[in-house]
Amino acid sequence: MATFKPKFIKPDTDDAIADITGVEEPQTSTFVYNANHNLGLTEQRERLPIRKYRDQILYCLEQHQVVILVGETGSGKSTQVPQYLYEWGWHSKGCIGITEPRRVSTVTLANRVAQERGELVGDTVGYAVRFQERISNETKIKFVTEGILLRELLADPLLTQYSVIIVDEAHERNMLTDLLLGLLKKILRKRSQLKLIISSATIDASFFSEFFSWPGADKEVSVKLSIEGRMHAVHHFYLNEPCADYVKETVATIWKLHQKEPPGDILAFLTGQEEVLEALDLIKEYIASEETATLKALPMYGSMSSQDQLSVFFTPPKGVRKVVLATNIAETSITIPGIVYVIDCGYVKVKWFNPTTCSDSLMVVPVSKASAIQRAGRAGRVRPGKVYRLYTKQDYDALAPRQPPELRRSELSGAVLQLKALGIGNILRFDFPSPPPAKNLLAALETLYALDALDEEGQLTKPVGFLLAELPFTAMLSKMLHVSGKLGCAEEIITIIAMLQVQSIFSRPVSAAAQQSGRIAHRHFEVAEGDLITLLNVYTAFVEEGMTKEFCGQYYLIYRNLKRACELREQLINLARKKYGIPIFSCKGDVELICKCITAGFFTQVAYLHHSGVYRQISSGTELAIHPNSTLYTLPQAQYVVYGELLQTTKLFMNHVTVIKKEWLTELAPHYYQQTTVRD
DNA sequence: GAGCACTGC
Repeated sequence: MATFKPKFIKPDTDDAIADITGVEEPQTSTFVYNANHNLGLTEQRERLPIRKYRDQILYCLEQHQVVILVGETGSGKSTQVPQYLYEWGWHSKGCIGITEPRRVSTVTLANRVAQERGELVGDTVGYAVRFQERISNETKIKFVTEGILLRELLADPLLTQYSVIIVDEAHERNMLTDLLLGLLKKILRKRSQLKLIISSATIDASFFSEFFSWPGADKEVSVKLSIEGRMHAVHHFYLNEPCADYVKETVATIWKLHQKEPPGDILAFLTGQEEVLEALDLIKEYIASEETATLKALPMYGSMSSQDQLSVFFTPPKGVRKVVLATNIAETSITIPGIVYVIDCGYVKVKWFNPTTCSDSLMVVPVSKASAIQRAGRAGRVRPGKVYRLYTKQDYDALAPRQPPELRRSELSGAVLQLKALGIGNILRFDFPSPPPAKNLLAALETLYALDALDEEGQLTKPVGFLLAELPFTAMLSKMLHVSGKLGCAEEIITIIAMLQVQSIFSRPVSAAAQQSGRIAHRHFEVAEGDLITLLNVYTAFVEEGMTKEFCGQYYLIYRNLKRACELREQLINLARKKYGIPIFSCKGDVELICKCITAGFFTQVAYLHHSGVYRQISSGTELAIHPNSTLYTLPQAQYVVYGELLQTTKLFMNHVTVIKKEWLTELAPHYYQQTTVRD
């Protein structure tokens, strides 16, 4: 083994020795570090970093309509600020609402705050997320997901039941965050007594304060407060020269680090499953060269089975260092305990909507500074840590502050429907925090017009437009459901929709042999009609076999995702029947009828088989290919297919493909197909 | 014969 050369330089001048002194035994707890764990809850609250800002926050909120709160992780802002407001009496004028981007954090925070107040959740402190609600007449502090608040807007456009809204984690800039912020700005101007607190990371604070200032408003409509967090220091290392292959560099860095650094687990960020497995193979070669294994390498990516994912949470035996090779899943979604060293390859895979082809591109791009900081932070959770960035300091300085917000790079028909339902007539003039490209908005308007959700004037149609705006999935799937109610197969269509909402139900095992067995097992469900009917088959088999984990193991299916699809399906059946009066019937195996419904939703996304042997988009003539993940990839080519999504990678790939008959198009979408000529 | 990060109603 070559000797370790200091390839990394530190931006700060501290001697490297300083990092090694004071190293404690590795922490093995899976909980977030809490220095005050043996104090009572009240004393704990008093000791939180945010406590000394309490009066200032309350004062600012008295003086201004919008307050921007900048606080690091662990500052206690999500749990404390709602209580400060309550204790100061803000609840007497209406609810204190807190929005969260994810369901889990919504429920967890509500429970935590209720506990701190010595109450049960559902009394003063409540929450509402999809599928679960703990709200009573006494509820004054209400934690909700962003999606729930947007739904509440439909019934109460001025949010009159609230006196204060706190938008937590606003810096994430999800599609729903941006929609909510745009709408809240409108509401604030109409309801001067409503207050807004935006809780954000440092990087976006000035952006938000500019967005929430308008002519004629109090000049200091927004106020920034910065609250430090409770993270340990993380030392940063950079490459002197850019590297050619970050997968190899990651593995080499892991190995050097393992030889030279004191105990502590390693987390390496790569962009995709393929890279993770490649790096895993490479590091295993290094490990095999040792007599006794002192390094244990584990992969972590989204489509692994739950059981395989669990293994990254185990504490390695004494004398063994754990290294986790992960995708972005470890950046925010999953916290792996014991991590002291982070390796950041500097890249990330992002989806980007292309309005010309209505496809998503999946591209590997440099991470943003915000992501790089977030990744580095994963090293400082248990004790002071180190991050090795596989790029130069100059490259780091040149990184974009953040990834463009989701709303600027996504398909927008859902967002447009939502805004139309709230009475926003001219979508192009809506005050988005970051306006999306006009082309994207126009593509959404065209899609909605084709689906008969909007009329020539761009008004929501009755009943289709209003129904599509209310249903909680994409416009095309909602249209599919609407038609299935009329054709008598809503039960099957709801199953398919539920299966499409969850993450992949087909697991991708780690080893090559298991991957092969998985593929063979999946064939069990495959049918010539295509992917959506295949999904229906998986669901039916899962239910018939008693919905067991064993069944999923045997057929390489992901239990947690299938289980969630079942939950969703139950909810959708109830929703469709009770709220929207859609008759729920089963077509009892009439597959053609189901395929017709699918066509009724996806008729704008059709490809025909050109005589040259490749598929072409019916609307534009663009060449398309069947995605290798599709059931139809290995089957003889059908003349006409509809697809659920287009993905641009090495080619323009169709996914979620269904075989259809040409005459269904004119039968189900005559308004769209009368002028379109099909060239063979 | 290609490859898919993550959420939400």
